[in-house]
Amino acid sequence: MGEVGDDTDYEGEFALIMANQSEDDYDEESGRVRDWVMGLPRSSELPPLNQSLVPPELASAFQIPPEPGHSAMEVDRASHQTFSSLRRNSQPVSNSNVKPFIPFNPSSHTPNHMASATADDADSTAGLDDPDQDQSARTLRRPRLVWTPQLHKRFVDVVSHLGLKNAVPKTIMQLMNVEGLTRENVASHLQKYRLYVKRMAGLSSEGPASPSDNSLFASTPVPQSFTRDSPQVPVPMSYAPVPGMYPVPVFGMGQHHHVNGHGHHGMGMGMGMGMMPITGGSHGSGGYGNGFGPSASYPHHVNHGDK
DNA sequence: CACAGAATAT
DNA sequence: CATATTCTGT
Repeated sequence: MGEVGDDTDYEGEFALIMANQSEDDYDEESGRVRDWVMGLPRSSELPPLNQSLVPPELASAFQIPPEPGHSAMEVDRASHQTFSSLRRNSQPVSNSNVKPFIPFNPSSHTPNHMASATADDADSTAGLDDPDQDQSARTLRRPRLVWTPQLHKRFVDVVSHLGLKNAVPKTIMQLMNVEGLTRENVASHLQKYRLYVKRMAGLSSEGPASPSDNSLFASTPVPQSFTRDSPQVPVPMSYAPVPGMYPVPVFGMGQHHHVNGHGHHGMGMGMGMGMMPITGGSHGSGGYGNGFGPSASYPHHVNHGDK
């Protein structure tokens, strides 16, 4: 809940949604970010950063105050600061502009709906313990990251930019510049991605007529260079920072699978709610309906954290 | 020790 | 199945 200090949307770029609780993570790194920033790309990749996309309804639901417009720079700085400071709730960033925002919804567990007043639970956490007291420190788990097509796209772009050889989690993570993305998230995805690439390498002709290839990977072309080696030179690439998205009320998804039915087109609610960003226009293919499978249900996303 | 990568676990 | 977490080796 909290604030959305910088939730500008990026043409609907990444939305990582995490379904669960947020967690602290100690990923702090800074370093060559500067370099990339300097060599910023043309405007091709830089969408308007200042629109607030939280629909009024959601905003009110989340108690998100109306957002002032931000400039790209502000947004950039804001996201960095926000997350940096977020880690340890102590120091506010010097800049008062940014407010710490908590990445996800509070509702983490909400395990028992009903009362289930089984005798036992009464004492443990019942009414005495303040849930929102401490404890937020380190025992919270990060919500599962959802690799939306947009995110994956960025991932692939970065990976192809570095040679396969240089494409290691940490670097990828840094270049992707998605707040909240952790090295682990990337490592895991990379593992799968490599597998996919490998698998595909064997199948040259297209052939996979399988309509079922909904896989996220299927939607994003694998750079040929992958099969062979691709020694990319140190060409710095830089991606615009990804603003944190807000926590969209994801319903049932998240931990428990069973999002919607299988074969049915499920997006009914799943994503609807979100706010898929608007913005029109820019990405021809960006969105959900496109790259993925027909009935893929898409979660949204959001994340937080910092590099 | 931090990291990458494979192996497991959820 | 998609991600996360754990385990190994460097």
